[in-house]
Amino acid sequence: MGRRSSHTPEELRELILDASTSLISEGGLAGLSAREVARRIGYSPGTLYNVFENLDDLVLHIEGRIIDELARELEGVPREGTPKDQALALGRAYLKFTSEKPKLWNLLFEHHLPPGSDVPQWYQHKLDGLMQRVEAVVAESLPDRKPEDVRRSAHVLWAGVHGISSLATADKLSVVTKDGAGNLVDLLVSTYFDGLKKAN
Amino acid sequence: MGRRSSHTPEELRELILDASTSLISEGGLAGLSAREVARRIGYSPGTLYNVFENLDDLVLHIEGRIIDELARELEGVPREGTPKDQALALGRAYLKFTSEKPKLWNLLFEHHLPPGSDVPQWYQHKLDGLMQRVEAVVAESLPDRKPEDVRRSAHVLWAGVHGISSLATADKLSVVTKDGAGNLVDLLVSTYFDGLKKAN
DNA sequence: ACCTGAACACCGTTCAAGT
DNA sequence: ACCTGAACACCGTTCAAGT
Repeated sequence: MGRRSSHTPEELRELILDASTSLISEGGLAGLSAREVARRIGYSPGTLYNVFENLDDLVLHIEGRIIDELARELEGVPREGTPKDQALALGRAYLKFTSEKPKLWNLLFEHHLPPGSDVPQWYQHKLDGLMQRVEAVVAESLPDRKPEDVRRSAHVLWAGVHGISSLATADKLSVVTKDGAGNLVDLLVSTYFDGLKKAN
Repeated sequence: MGRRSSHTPEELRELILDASTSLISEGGLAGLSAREVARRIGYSPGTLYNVFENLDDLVLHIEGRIIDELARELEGVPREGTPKDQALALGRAYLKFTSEKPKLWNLLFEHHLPPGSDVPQWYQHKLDGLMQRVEAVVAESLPDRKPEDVRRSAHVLWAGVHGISSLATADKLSVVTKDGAGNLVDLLVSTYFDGLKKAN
């Protein structure tokens, strides 16, 4: 057939990304299907493959959007107060975001690239941007510590908050009750900062 | 046809679980398929459904085996030294296990039950068993703290180590380099314990 | 009683053919 | 140039029919 396109390439792209995102918000990665996306936007399955390489490529771009969203939230956290207070605020903002969009955030961990293939650079850059905000706060708290020590503590805090969020979100591992996660993040961040100060 | 069974029901069950486990070790949850399992064990697809309700049920039982394996590893950690030392040893044992069997351990987080359905009790019991080992160590370190505070700190440590392991394993989020994970676990556990002692 | 295998309702992806 | 839709090689799950 070859219907004359009623959408510009950019519109079509957004259409696909939007439909995919809402499928994932509902049913996680398992809820996504190329055929269902095509149905929802009124195109044939083949069309998706004119816009994206394949489902992995499509999913990677959705993840990119989500990382951007979280980055924007973290940007909104005021740069005021002690480093510990800022870290607490960042941790809470992270948890808020991941608990509001659990399926979308979980996508970053549910989705694995085919073995051998690496994440594109634009993706890695986005992630690095996220981490820098945390590193800056730790650096402010530990002005005379080696940069690699600062980075390590930033990674520990990041991973720790991620772990709490992950267990709270995982419908299975209810070691962490959903409403308790906030308390755990506070406890982690404040106890860890106390430990940092004590150490030397 | 209806071939006379060359295996006892128990043998058949093990056959299925073993074949499924090795498929998952290779390709994660995505690598598992009922038809492929059937092919490998020389039965028809239908047979799997005489033994397990469906793939979710099968996967849940594989997860049970993995939890048991980790529990055995943690049991092997000697109950000697300061609580902090024991916690360090437990954290390292957890990390060792999850890095040796990344796809299998990841299964617990890749696999989601259909919405609404809850984890069976036998599954929840296994998880509780894991946590108790950690709680005991924290309790020893904080003898005069309220039990719920002890539990919370145990949860924080558990989630923190899980977070580090999760980021190290996720082929994407290489914020945590694979060989650096051990250092991060040490840093988390020891700094957190320092913070606990300082607080009061 | 146990197991089969066809049947049903789905997938992701490709690509010749149509406009 | 853009899009289709049939085709290919897969899925999970069920269940009548066979031994």
